[in-house]
Amino acid sequence: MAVEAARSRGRKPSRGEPVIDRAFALLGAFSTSRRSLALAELARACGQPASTTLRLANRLIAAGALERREDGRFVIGLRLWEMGALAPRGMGLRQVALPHMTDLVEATHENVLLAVLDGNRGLIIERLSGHQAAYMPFAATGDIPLYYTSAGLVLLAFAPAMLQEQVLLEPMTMAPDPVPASPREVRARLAQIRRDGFCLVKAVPLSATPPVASAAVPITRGGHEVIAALSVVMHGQGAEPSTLLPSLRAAATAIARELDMADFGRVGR
Amino acid sequence: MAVEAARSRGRKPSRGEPVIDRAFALLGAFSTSRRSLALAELARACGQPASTTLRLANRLIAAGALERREDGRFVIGLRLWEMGALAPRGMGLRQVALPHMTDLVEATHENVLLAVLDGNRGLIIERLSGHQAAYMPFAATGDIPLYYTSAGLVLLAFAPAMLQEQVLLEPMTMAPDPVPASPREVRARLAQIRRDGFCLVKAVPLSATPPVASAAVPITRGGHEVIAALSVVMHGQGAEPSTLLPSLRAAATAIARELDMADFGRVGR
DNA sequence: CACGGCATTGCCATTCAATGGCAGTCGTGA
DNA sequence: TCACGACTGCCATTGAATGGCAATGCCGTG
Repeated sequence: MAVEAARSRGRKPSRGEPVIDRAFALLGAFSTSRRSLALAELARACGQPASTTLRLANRLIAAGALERREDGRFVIGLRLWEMGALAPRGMGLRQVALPHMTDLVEATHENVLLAVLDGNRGLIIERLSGHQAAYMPFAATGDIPLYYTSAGLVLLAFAPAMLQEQVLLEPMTMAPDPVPASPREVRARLAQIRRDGFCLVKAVPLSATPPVASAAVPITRGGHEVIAALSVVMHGQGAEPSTLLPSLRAAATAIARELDMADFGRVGR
Repeated sequence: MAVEAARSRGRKPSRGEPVIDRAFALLGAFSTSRRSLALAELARACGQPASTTLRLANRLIAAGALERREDGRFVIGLRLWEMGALAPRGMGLRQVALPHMTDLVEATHENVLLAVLDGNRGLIIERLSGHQAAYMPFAATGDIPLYYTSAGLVLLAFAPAMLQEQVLLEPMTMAPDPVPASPREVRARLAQIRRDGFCLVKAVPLSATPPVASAAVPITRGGHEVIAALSVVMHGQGAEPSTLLPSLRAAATAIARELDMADFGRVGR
């Protein structure tokens, strides 16, 4: 009857999650593999009713954080990209590093990577590839595994000990193949990297792909704190990645110098 | 007295602005010239009390949209950069265009620009510069004026008529110098661009800088809709930008083809 | 054609999340 | 010394946000 309908109307107004968190949960539902989402998908991904989702999404559109394509699907908005471009550890770092990275590409015609650590994830900030570059399974602006890539290992080697342990405890998987390394081996490797100041890797990234070789060096701030890793990933057939070290190091120190001159990550105090 | 104090406590809870809007107002307070902000600056920029601002900022930090430097100043967070990198019209477009842009840089050793239209603003998505490249006053990921740059003019030429009129009504200023063009002249120019499919500019970008020359072509989707402009900005001393047109056009069509093949801006329906 | 899924709009009673002021502490730089 | 900024609590207040429901329309699919 009408009584019951009226009673069930407008109940359960909210259960606690702050609006900001909901909003960023919406934005976080997008990923490199899901760049566009329909309303229902968005609602399901966040476990929230469609009505709430639509209202929220429309507000995000008004803010420019989302856009709506002609077919009605949601995509991340240009305004959000613009804001994100102001992140010092993202575009700021990239801005400084880019010219040196293009130099490396011109010299090697291979893949050049710039990666940073965010929490317990390795994140590729920039990836340039020459024309005959080796195959690379990692997307630009995507994650990079910490325990079997040269850039990842460099980041891990100079990370807080707590983070190292945490990562080493996780099961190490390498795409379809298992990682041919034990925590003990990785630990030894990290120590070596801290001694040498670089990392060389020769490996088969995925089954059924040709072998690759790579070299990585850290980029420091203030001469000690490691804030990023610079890496070249090349064809592995009889290649000697150590030949890349001089130019890699030169690029890394040049980038570090420019960063220290800029406002980047000033310590203040 | 205590009575008055108790009375004045906890008044004026909120006056209407949705939380999302407040949050993005905070994020919007950052700019290329203000990449880091202290709490008080942030509060002033948004016209909101410090207590509210701090609470909101902390929630944004929890979401990864903001980060706090060691000196206490706020900066845009890496997570926001990551989300922004998923914007099809930002990083998505850039991803496809980048290899072709680096080719252009290698060939010309000059500045190569990729720009799109967002609302009534021209926005640089990517800017690469060769080593001896001409001086360019526009920042990567910054705005680009629509009425006196080759890329801007191309974007404007294929924009909705309403937007064109709106832009032409605004006072045209070119850094310190006035723009040597009337709305009438610009209008004629836009018509020419629509006919030719390209734009050539020879100009002095700023007083006391050497002259530059530039060429720009549109990048289309589905063969008709213009979604971006590709441009080369070179030294202007006796240079003939029209010589760049063949390679520019080749790059633009290659980019367009790849975009149409990808999910980019699918029209659905 | 009927059906199910999706998008959209509107309404509504219900709260709890968000608010802004204030007080007090601490550190710092002028 | 003083002024300013950052930070932490506390608190009464209230309106923004919520989730359900109903109704409509628009596809594709079976």
